[in-house]
Amino acid sequence: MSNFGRIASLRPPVAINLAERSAASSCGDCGARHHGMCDALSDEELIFLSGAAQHLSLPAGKLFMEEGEPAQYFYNVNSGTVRLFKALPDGRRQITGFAGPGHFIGLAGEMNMISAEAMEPVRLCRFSRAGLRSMLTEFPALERKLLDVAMHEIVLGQQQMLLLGRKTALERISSFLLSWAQRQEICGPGKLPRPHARLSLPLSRTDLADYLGLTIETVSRSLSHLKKQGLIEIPSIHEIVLLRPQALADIAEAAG
Amino acid sequence: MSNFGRIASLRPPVAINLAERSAASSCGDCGARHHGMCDALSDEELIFLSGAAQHLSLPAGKLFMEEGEPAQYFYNVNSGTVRLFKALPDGRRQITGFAGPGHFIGLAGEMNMISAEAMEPVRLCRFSRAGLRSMLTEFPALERKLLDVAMHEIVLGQQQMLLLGRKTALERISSFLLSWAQRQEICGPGKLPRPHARLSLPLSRTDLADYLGLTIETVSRSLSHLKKQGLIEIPSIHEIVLLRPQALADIAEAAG
DNA sequence: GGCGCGCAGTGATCCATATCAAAAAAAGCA
DNA sequence: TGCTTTTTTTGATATGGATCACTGCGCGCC
Repeated sequence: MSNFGRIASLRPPVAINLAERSAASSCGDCGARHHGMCDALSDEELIFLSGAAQHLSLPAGKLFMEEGEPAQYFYNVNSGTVRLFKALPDGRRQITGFAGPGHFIGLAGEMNMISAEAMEPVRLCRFSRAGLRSMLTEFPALERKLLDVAMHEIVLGQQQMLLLGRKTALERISSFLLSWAQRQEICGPGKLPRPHARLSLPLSRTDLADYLGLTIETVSRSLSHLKKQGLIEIPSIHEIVLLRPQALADIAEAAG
Repeated sequence: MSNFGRIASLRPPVAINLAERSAASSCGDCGARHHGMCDALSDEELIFLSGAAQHLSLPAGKLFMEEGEPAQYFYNVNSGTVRLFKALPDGRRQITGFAGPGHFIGLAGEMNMISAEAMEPVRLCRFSRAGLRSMLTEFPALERKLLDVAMHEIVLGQQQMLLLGRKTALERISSFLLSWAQRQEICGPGKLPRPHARLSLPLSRTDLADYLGLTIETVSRSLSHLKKQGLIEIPSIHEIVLLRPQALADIAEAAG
């Protein structure tokens, strides 16, 4: 077990995201089974790994990884949600994804290829990138898991490219609502949520706009439009009720 | 060496993409070193793997993988270029990437998450997806390699999301020309091509439009605009000379 | 309770890019 | 080679979503 064991003995053995271990679920986007990041490892392995990590708590809004800086660390989210984004010098911003409990951040590249910011209070484990390769060699199950989630992320990215490149504002919003329902595991793999499913939406309109490649005004108008059509209800700013998921799906996929 | 060895003995030992082995190069997008897919394996391993593959030759235009169908196979490109895309029922199409020699296609998901089509005559190796997991276990170096390229693909996807979600037509074209130059290894990692570098562009305007989330008319107009500004020359439909790469970079990143 | 401030919604206008139309250039093909 | 077909370029017009401007709401704070 080499160096990880040694480090672990010096630190409290808090497992990486151990809380997530039981939360196994099947993915609607590709039919594969995705689990909390570390369900692949034994308790013992998690404890060793955890020893190699620094445990951080960040306040909402904290930018902890910045595009273009040398990639010293990579991170595993324990709780809270992180916004991943790229920005242009003039301030335009594209959110490329959201990382929740169990997600890894900052694995690719010698430089950070993306910025990461806490959207709410976040706890995470920070690892030295220098140790990544030996970690993977030490724990083949972790490598397999990373490959699985990386491939899943590629699939999500492809879906987002279709959305950003070819869908209308209304289609983007509809697609987003349905994919967010899946993310929240409100509905099973590839299935629609049941009518009247309630979605919690802890994003500001600005985040939503920057994720969907729209302006906040267009996001607001599109949501109002769906409401007027009776497809959704908006009981509060951070809650949306999907009255007619099938109708949303028809819009999202330009069917009907 | 289990089953792959047995299969190999029944077939001519043509290595997967062996030609690519010497073509190692460093990547401008993230500073990491990416090699031809199989440089991680020994000749012997390649021969075994190759034995598990069916070797196919496809004509230009051949659609060999279709979104939504059960994922029976995955592929490794030997020569030629493949277009990867998603389409909406009404015909709108988003090309999410291009796969050249050494690239793997169809690794993710129980269903094909994307369609793949030969852009020119293509030779590829086809593997059964059922054997993927044992292949990875058998050849850990392959797994590491796949993880590397998957992470690289994620980085490219994030760049494309920024382009599709937030960049103007002119910025998209400029970004594309520069990234295509890197892809063709006309310039080093993260560097600009030298002034007057000649780019070969084996894409139709339609492919370009569907990759950049624009219409063919806008693509054509943007290229004409760059030509009028003296930043590029267009000696033929499939060739572009980058007269002033720095100026293109300024447009691409909304600097200057 | 009232005040201030940031966020969200809505209306009016504008503009970048799509759409429609046609000419020009290139690619097949007999 | 000349004819046909397809692709690209260019022009004219339309439009979806951006931008600008303002109103309204929720919430913390005094």
